[in-house]
Amino acid sequence: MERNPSALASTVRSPLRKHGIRLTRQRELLFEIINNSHDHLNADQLYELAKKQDAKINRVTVYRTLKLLKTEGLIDELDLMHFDGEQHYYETRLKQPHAHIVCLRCGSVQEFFGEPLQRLREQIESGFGFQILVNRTEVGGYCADCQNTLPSEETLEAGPARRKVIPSKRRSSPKK
Amino acid sequence: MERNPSALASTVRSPLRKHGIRLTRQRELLFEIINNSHDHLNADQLYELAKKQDAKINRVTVYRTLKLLKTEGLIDELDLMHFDGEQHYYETRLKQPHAHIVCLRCGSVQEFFGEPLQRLREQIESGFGFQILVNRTEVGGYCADCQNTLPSEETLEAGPARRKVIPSKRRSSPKK
DNA sequence: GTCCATGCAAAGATTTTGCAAGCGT
DNA sequence: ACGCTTGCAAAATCTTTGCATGGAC
Repeated sequence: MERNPSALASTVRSPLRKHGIRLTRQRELLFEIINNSHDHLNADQLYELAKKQDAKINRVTVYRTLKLLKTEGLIDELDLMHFDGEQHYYETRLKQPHAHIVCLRCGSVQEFFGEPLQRLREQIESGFGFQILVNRTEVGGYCADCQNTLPSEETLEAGPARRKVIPSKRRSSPKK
Repeated sequence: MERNPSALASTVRSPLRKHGIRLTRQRELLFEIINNSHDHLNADQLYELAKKQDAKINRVTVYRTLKLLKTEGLIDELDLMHFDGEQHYYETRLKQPHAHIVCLRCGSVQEFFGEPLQRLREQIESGFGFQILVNRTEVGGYCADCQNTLPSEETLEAGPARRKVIPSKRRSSPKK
């Protein structure tokens, strides 16, 4: 994918400016990658992607920027039921709240948008006088495919711990 | 609080037996503590509480038991919006699903039981053909008290990052 | 008696911190 | 020019693993 510095960067700059975030090469790049990604990226994946465009970028900068964007409400942090370890995943903040549905067998993630999520929000705000800033709902279980594919005994006896062997999304290469 | 081996232990044994979990002193103790706790405990707090009744118990056993109970669906794992670090919190599995509402200022946690949660579940099951095993919804923001207490400028300008100074719930003493 | 669970030591994975140098405004 | 940001190295935090011993069934 090619980079168009002026066009892409500017779509990313205005939200950052609005939040009074000092613009740096690294922040623009990282926010742009998260915005354009169709997946939920973890810190390591983001770091690896960023390195392709800025070989000097440091992992620490990734963590600091993620924390900043999260604090400002520009991105959301997900755990995805810790299917693949303890790291977090990130996505741009969408206008509509949505739930993440994680298959504990194959690791697939689906998104659910729907009325119960708005109602949940309203009831919490009015019922508790609570001011909601972040909203995370995650559901774990077996997707339609994995239910059909697997023998019922295994489902019942082995329980959700057994993982399908799937290429790990965790920290890729050596620690360096 | 005093220990009544026969009464308390037996309320804890039958669920463990039902799940084919081999009964050990440590597992009974840990599950009992989680069941009787009115708070959401993290691994370290659980470990510290357990040590009071079994000075020899090992932290590793706590982690292994938590994983087991979680896999078996006897307890649920919470993140509580990572208000106080990256550790997890645990609670007995209740029959009714509920959301956890975390104040990002004072760290208080409230629980919401309500119809939108059941509807969410139903819609995900019917709409996706998904078999739900775990359900976690967490909401972060400012509780009624913290909204009232704080000057609006601080709320608006400082953003959600600023934490009230609250005794940490993280790993207590030295690593040993 | 067999197999699983525990304890201990060590390592692994992820994230944070201190500090000097660099960059944005 | 000032102050926030970055990079680097090191540390901190939380969790898992290997292996020998001990306990459950």
